[in-house]
Amino acid sequence: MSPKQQRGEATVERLLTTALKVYADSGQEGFTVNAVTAAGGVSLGSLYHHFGSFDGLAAALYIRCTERLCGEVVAALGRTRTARTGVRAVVTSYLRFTEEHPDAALFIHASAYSGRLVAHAERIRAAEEPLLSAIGAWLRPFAEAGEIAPTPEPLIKALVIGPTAETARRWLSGAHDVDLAQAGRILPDRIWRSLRPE
Amino acid sequence: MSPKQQRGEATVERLLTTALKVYADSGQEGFTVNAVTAAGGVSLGSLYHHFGSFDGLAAALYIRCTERLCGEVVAALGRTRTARTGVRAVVTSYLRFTEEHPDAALFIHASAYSGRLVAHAERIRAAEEPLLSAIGAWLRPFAEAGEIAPTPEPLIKALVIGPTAETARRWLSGAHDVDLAQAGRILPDRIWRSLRPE
DNA sequence: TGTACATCAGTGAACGCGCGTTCACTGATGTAC
DNA sequence: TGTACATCAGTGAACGCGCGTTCACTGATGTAC
Repeated sequence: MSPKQQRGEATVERLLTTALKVYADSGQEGFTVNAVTAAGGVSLGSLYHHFGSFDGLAAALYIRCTERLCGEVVAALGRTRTARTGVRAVVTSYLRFTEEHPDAALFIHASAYSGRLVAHAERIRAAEEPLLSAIGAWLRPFAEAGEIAPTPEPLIKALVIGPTAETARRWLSGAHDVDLAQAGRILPDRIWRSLRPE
Repeated sequence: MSPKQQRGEATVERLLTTALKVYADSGQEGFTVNAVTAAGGVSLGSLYHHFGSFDGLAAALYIRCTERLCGEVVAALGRTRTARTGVRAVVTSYLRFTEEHPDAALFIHASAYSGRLVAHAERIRAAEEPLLSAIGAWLRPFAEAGEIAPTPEPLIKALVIGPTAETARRWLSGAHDVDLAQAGRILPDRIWRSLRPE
């Protein structure tokens, strides 16, 4: 699957980069094999040689974007020691990633219901799982120690990621009534209030 | 645009209902003109007579679903008198709608980045605007009276809708680790803690 | 009440287009002796 | 160090399919006199 020559790696890299750019520029309906190969100056056969199908390329791109986002969040989490600062780290690193890599963030959000990734669902889950469970594992001790009010884990995640992702989505849609830096200052404290015991 | 004969209305209704069912059954990639007309027992020409294009049908369906969801939320909000119970009303009515009309809820979430609605963005904004601003207008007096901690309006919305929509999405994706009734009991209070003054 | 007529609603064969995909091929790279 | 060979990488014309859309037409409905 992965290339065995240097120029192969370069082509894979170029295809992924170009694909993200094409998506950012033209949206879902302009995101086609021909558009990507033309924009990247790569032949159709080359794309199929490396990714097997166009959906295969989309899946690889989604996995790469998700690993980068989750990687930054997990890394930021690793630098903290308390539940409160951990929540702040998740929120601010998520918003910072959105601001620094809006194309990748947009592609992640948009892929949720695109139907392109259905055939590769298993590979995708396998790539997401370690990162998501790392966040879960980080939180658990604090929940058990009573530093977070007893709450089912999916709802904890919803309370933390929900407002963060909602803000990111709104900013990505081009709304000018939201400022990610300001959100990064205000949201963590508010979210923390919703988690801590009374 | 809207039908001038009874049977016309019936056909429009049947097309919208069938389209939602086709989407729920086959997802984005199975959502095509031919699939919808075949499933509804309606001719292609008839669809074009009423909606002008397939994207026109998608836009009409999106508007209908959104009006129903927002309508229920606004109605629930109208039955409350305090900021705290208002938040509870928004969260529980949103989750109840999701549980009672999962197809409609899914279509709303999935349409965000589908690209089908781009051409009808203006019509859609016009349909959404009164409902969204009704929620904003309801909240404002409480924010001004200091019953909600001073917060930019988009962030208030993110704090309320974020965890709610995140939970709904997770449930719609078929995850079995989340229970909407339980979420409806736990989330409103937690969200309220994130909004009220210290 | 009956008839003529305009409009609305519905039909379905046919069309063109662009999508994803294939494949026979050439060229580049790395390795073995 | 040179040469032969296997494998990897890249090419692009060609293909079939199904998509959204059109259009000339028939039938149903409602209205005017």
